[in-house]
Amino acid sequence: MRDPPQPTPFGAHLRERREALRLTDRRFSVRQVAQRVGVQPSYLSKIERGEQPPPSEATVRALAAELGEDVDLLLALAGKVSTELQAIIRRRPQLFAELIRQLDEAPDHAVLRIVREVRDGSW
Amino acid sequence: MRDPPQPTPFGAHLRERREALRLTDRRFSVRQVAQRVGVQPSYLSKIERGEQPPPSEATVRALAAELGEDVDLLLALAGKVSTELQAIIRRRPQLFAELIRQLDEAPDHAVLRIVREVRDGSW
DNA sequence: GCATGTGTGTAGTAAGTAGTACACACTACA
DNA sequence: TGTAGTGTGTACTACTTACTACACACATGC
Repeated sequence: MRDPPQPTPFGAHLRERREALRLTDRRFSVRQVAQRVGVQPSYLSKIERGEQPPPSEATVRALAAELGEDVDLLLALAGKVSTELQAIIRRRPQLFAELIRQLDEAPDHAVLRIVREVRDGSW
Repeated sequence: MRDPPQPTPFGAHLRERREALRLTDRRFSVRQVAQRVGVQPSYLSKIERGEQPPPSEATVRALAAELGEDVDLLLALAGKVSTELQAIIRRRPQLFAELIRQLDEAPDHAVLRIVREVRDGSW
């Protein structure tokens, strides 16, 4: 049995989004998106069908821009975390490590409250 | 001119730490540490001198355990972020992305205050 | 009914990652 | 003075990442 490689969450999401855009704009074919993003159409096709794993961070970013998607969200679907965020963490690794582990169990609204607190400069 | 590959921060730190331990315990030679950590002595030697880039996360973890170092700190020196932390971030990528970017400019004590707040369950 | 566009199959590859295996020369010490 | 331990040089490699190049068969519109 030749296993038909099952779609990855990343690939499925990509295809869904692109097809949606394609309904109202024929510039969103596999070929044209691939060209604008800077990869071969066959490669993009394989990614969308999960025959290839998600591409590099740079390519994910280009895809996010092209499809109007949030970069952090799309990177997450690709199993990655932005190297920019990683750099921030690496500057104070123990501090951020403890914080992130704490927040793993906190509900969304609690994290959001903190984001707002920090943004409003309440320290 | 054959450039003598300059030491990486990771390698330098490793060597310093191991040599310090070696002063009071001869079990901390390159050979013996390498053996306990599960790599070739020549490989560890090259890493310490920066002739090889930092090793895999698994090996960094083994080294941290062996040398009594903080894992997150040593991973940071190796230019990495724990895959465990990355997994936490990927579960709520936009939330964590915004938080981390906000905190990039916050001073240590502000971040620490938040860590304590969260730990004390003040939400 | 023919050019143009579409998705996809096959084959290959350059560069990076994460090491191993073995030998050599030097040192300590008993 | 010889044996055990030390750090390091050389050479090699299996695996993964991140793609490219090209061809094919189908569909669509004018």
